[in-house]
Amino acid sequence: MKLGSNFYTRADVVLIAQDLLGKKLVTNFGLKITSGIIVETEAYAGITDRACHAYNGKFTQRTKIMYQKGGVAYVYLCYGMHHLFNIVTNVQGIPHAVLIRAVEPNEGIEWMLKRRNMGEVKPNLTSGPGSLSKAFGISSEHSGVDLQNNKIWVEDIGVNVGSNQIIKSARVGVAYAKQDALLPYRFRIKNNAFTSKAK
DNA sequence: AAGAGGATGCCCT
DNA sequence: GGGCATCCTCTTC
Repeated sequence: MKLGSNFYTRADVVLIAQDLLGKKLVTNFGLKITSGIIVETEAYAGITDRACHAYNGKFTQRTKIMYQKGGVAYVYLCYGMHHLFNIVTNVQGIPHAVLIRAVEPNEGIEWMLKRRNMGEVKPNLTSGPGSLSKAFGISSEHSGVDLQNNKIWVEDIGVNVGSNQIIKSARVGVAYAKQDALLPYRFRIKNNAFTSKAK
């Protein structure tokens, strides 16, 4: 069943990032349904987190989405070509978000292969935030989309990933965040082939 | 108004 | 394993 608003509005983004492991991400664009199991996430903890786009209360055209009530998509363009998909958490006014870094493909693999220009399923089909967004058809135009609607949502499929099954490590590509770059806010399911390889 | 750089991934060795 | 693609966003002049 679809995760409700109260899943996302909880205060602990680090906990939510781990809770999202084993859940099913679904997109439905033009009747092209694609879904996959979330296997890797990163937490971005608001105005005190130097790696977070909303660090120090930064509020711009782009980051204003992060201040919305938890349960909407925050998608932005990175390096001019990659659309990175995040889920906003916490109550309105507190800019927390979880970056979805990798999923294990489930339904609609044909659409994923087509969108990615690939002929067969390989781990990198949906590993890495840019790759999975492309495979699922998510782009920056979806920033602000409510996950209670029928375009993008997350389902609980009854899988509970135990703490001993989760690898915790530092986030990727945030060296500029100084001391916060070392926070163990990256979460991966142990021994899963579809987690991203970067660093 | 313009410039720098970025929660990356590909393609080539 | 390293360089480069590619363009939007934000900062600063």
